[in-house]
Amino acid sequence: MDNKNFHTFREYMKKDDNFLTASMEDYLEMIYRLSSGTGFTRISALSQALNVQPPSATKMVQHLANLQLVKYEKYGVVLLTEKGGKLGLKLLNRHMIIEAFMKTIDVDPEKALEETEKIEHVLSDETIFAIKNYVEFLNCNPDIWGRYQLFKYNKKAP
Amino acid sequence: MDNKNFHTFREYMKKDDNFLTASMEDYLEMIYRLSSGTGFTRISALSQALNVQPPSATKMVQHLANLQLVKYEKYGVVLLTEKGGKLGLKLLNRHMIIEAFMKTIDVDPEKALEETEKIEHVLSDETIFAIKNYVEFLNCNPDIWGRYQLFKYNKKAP
DNA sequence: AAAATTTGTTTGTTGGAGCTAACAAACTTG
DNA sequence: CAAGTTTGTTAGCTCCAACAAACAAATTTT
Repeated sequence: MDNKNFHTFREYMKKDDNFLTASMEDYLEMIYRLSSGTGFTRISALSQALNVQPPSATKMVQHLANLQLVKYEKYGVVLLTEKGGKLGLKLLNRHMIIEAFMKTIDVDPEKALEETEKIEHVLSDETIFAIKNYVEFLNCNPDIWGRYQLFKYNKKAP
Repeated sequence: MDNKNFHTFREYMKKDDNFLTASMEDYLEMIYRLSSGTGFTRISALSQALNVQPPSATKMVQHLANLQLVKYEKYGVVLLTEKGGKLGLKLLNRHMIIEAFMKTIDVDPEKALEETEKIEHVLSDETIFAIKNYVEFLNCNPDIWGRYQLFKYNKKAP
């Protein structure tokens, strides 16, 4: 048979080959968003923004603190370390690249956020880069978008 | 503040709003692949194909049997039910759409399988459909691919 | 048919990330 | 400052999907 090297999704997503788990990325990205301006955030804001209960946020923030990605002490304020900040920015950029991509292929804007939030955690840096390139290409060549619209129109009403 | 409705990846992937978990999809898709030809497969083949240990396959197959997606009894052969077969086919199609897409944006073929296996579980039907359309569009308009190659070439050596 | 091997199952454990309930610290306000 | 409210923490539970160890069934070999 087709002897490719298949694995389950679970295996691909294990932290030991990813450094950050998907959840850790979610929290870090959100901490980054919330910190813009004030320079910090708190458990309450974070848990609300991510729609999780406060204990979940506490736990994760403690964990990120162990990894030196944020500075945090009990009942205090959450703030990004140098390293955490860099990572957060990278995650946010990644998010924006994918969101832009969703637009170019005309995914319903209502659904685009959710799709982005899911996809951003699974793609490798190289694939993100490929997508980024492709989006840039389309932006530089607006005629293609028009052609795509026409293509879709003709499919519906041939 | 930016009051969008963010959630963690974990929440999005919960089975109650997805019917099948990512792992269930992995197993079902693979059962479908392995069944083509013979019409059935077994625990051993399945666990090898997915690189998991036999107990993991046994458990999942029992689970899929409870959901009436496969027929299975102890020490026997795994075969898809009507419903399971339809789903399996759908999953395989989805896989192929995404793999084709990876090619169009020039992801390293070495990495394309892995990327596909991750991404296939997270996208909604609508997004898959959007991607499918887009890939078709590109196939009908081969000049665009050429332009993209040129674009990339110019970026590297401006 | 008895022994050996292969194949599959059961049971119990692990780890991540959510949750609730109960508690503690920190603010607010009369 | 004492009472009450808000905010955060701890402890302990749940679920999924992997694992290993131990056991059972089935098949093959002698």
